[in-house]
Amino acid sequence: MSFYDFERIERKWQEKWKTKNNFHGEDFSEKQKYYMLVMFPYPSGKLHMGHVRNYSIGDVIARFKRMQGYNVLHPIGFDAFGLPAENAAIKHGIPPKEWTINNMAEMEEQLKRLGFSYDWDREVKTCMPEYYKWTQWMFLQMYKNGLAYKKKSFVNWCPSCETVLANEQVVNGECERCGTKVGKKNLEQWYFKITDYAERLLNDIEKLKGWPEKVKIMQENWIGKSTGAVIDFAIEGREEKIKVFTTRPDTVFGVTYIVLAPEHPLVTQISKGTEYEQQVNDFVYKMQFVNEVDRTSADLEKEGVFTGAYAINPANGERVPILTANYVLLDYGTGAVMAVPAHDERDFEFAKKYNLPIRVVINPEGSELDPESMISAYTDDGIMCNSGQFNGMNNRKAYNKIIDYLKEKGVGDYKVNYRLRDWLISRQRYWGAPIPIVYCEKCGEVPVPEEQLPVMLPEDVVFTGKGESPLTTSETFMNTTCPKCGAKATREKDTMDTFVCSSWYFLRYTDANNDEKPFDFEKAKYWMDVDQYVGGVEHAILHLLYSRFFTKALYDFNISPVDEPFRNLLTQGMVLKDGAKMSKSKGNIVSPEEIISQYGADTARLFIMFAAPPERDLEWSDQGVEGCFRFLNRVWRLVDELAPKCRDAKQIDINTLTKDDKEMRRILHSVVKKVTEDINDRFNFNTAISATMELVNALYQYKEKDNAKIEIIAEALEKLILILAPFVPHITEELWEMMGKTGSVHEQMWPNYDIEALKQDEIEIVVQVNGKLRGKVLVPAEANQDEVLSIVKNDEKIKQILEEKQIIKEIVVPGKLVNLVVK
RNA sequence: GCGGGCGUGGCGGAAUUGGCAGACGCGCUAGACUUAGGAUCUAGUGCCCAGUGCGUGGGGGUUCAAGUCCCUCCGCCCGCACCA
Repeated sequence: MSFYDFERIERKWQEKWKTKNNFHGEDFSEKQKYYMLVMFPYPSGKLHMGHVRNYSIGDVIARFKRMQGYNVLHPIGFDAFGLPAENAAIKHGIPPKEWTINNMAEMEEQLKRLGFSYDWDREVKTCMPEYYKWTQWMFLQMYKNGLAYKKKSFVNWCPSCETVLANEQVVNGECERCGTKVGKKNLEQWYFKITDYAERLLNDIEKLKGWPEKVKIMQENWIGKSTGAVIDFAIEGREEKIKVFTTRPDTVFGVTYIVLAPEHPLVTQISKGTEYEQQVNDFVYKMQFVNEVDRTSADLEKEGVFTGAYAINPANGERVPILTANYVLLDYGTGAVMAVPAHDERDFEFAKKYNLPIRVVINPEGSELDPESMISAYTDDGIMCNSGQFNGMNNRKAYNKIIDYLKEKGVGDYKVNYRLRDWLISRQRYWGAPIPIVYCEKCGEVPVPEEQLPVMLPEDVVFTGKGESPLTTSETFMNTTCPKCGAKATREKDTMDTFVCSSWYFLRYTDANNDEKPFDFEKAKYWMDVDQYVGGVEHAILHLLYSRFFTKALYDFNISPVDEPFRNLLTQGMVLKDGAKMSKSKGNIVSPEEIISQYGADTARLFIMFAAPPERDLEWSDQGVEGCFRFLNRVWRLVDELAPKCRDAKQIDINTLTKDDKEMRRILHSVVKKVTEDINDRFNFNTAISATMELVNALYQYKEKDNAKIEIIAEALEKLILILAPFVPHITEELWEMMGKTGSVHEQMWPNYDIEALKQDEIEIVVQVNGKLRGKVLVPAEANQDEVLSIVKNDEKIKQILEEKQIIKEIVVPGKLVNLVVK
């Protein structure tokens, strides 16, 4: 008798896997490819349970597909640039590179101890020059194709850290690092023109059949397409016009005022010299200090002031006042709104507050609205009025006619607007890929030629956490010569957003060690697209949308062979403890290392796959882990006891099987069937594991029977080990060896099930009377409906129930149920 | 406010196409083995007033049959939120 020494076993097999590298994805193999991708981690120092869950799911799928005969690509790497490394430098004086490299080494160690079957030869680390050289190359392709540009704009600014922040680093209007309220600053920054792809990114969501509905809807909302018109309003006494975007051009005759965003450049111009100049300036000044969260919140009290200027409504020539108000945003549409209080809730609320006129231009069919008594805007359809030649028309019909009319007059046009903004990729940070641009005294902005890449990150920088990008402290970096003319030049001081690095890493995996190109087109063509992507839902917008954009852009440049990167997406749920997300502040963290040392990686993996289906949140349970450990011990003892006898088991002779033998085989083969389907069709790993537990329970029963046959046991143990292999890769290798088998269990074919073995001689039929369960009968498997009914009616118990009752209806569900409706 | 998801024993969860509600695991109860057990094995375990009873958040409906379909209400979670 031996005991389940998980520590020895896991070490032993991890050693063997390391030397053999049997998890290699083979380029251009004849076998069908399967690209199994998990979201690569940020090297924060240690893996957390969320990682373990993510990667366990990925590994089970990868191992399962391998056993099914696929040529599997299952890579891993690190999203290694980012702010925490710089914080460590500021706080502890450790260079970001050193900090990151140490963390990556530690996390690699952890990944290996969990037994994940990665193709380590393809490991990618985005902070290494071998990688970021190509990130810079990507930037140049974007630049060459007009998709990278510089513009001055209002960006998030943390006054305490003195740096620009990405939207994702602004949490509830506060800087995630220091908690300071984030303001706005007008800065010149680099952008990628993702808005050029808005329509395709939206339309192609349709292609993403294997994505969760939720993620698709989130992307749709993020892109935020709306159709309508732009209409030009002339300003009285000025040359400039105010362009407004509206989704309701049909209400243009109802405009009673115009509103500009406080940041709109025209605001100060048109109020200049009027008696309202001071109040406008005060208002604009005040608005600068309202953070974006409050500013865009629907509960914000609407405020505004008159600018002193008037606009002319091009539809009816009417003179309407121009106001500026906090409810209009500069960066949506044109930053100006035509206000129709009668038919827009926000305009209505504002007009009521400031006593602005309300004019009805659409009446509900069969009634007339009275502006005086209205308590809310009328936003539904109806019949046009007060609208000149459009009166009497249905507003839907008038919609296009009005745009056509304005277009003819040269004061309007059809317009599609998106909420999606261009992607700000500049970061005033050190630990990122430098933007490969040089500023020459003579030539101006010059891209670094491809053959001069990478633009290396310098190491002689000073980290203060204050001021500009730390890169400016490196003179060797900043001072350079112009690649065009050789004159004195300085380098771009900003680095790229780390989301740029992660927007193409899945392509790099297909050819990770290429030092001539980011990746070979043919290799990418062989492997792409990703068959299954697994990761947290927190990336639903940013990473997944950026990656889709990158893939489409690269496709257009003939660099990527596909225009959508991820065929199927699985968003795994969070790992919770005591009903809450694990966090330091709550003190409810369970560390993977603790679990591995106490129970082993196999138990950790098994529990995490068993406790909940993958998309759902998972409640951590120490007792649940204990239960999985017990199960593995149960399997161990079973094989330990029986494997020696199985070695000389003979072939199963179908003709000599007893009822018990047949039942054992029926359970075995139905479990193999269920596990196969649960993994393959539904990713229901939890039910796959519970079926395997049932098989083990059945084997414990069967082996105690006097007439138990060792060949039946041998067949069952062999298949049991095989179906467990993707979940618990170490113990199954050991058990496979104990069974006297040669070769790795992970190189075996996934077991088949025998349809013959699933067949039963007798089937249990549920008997209902008036829909209520009243008994069960055994019927021969081949019995027809009449035979089943007669067996049912002759059953003693049923007979009693049916006494003095009249059967009105008989329902027979073959192989399952009989329902007798009686009176 | 809008959009999405969820609600099943003491707990995590199962029920795939409308067909035995509660698989499997945890916990609990009893027994066996034992110097001992927090190891292992065996049996039991939705609820109750214990029967032709009740039961999948509440109420209503469709159906021979509803956790599953329809209507309605309630609660929780997530995303978006003055987007003109």
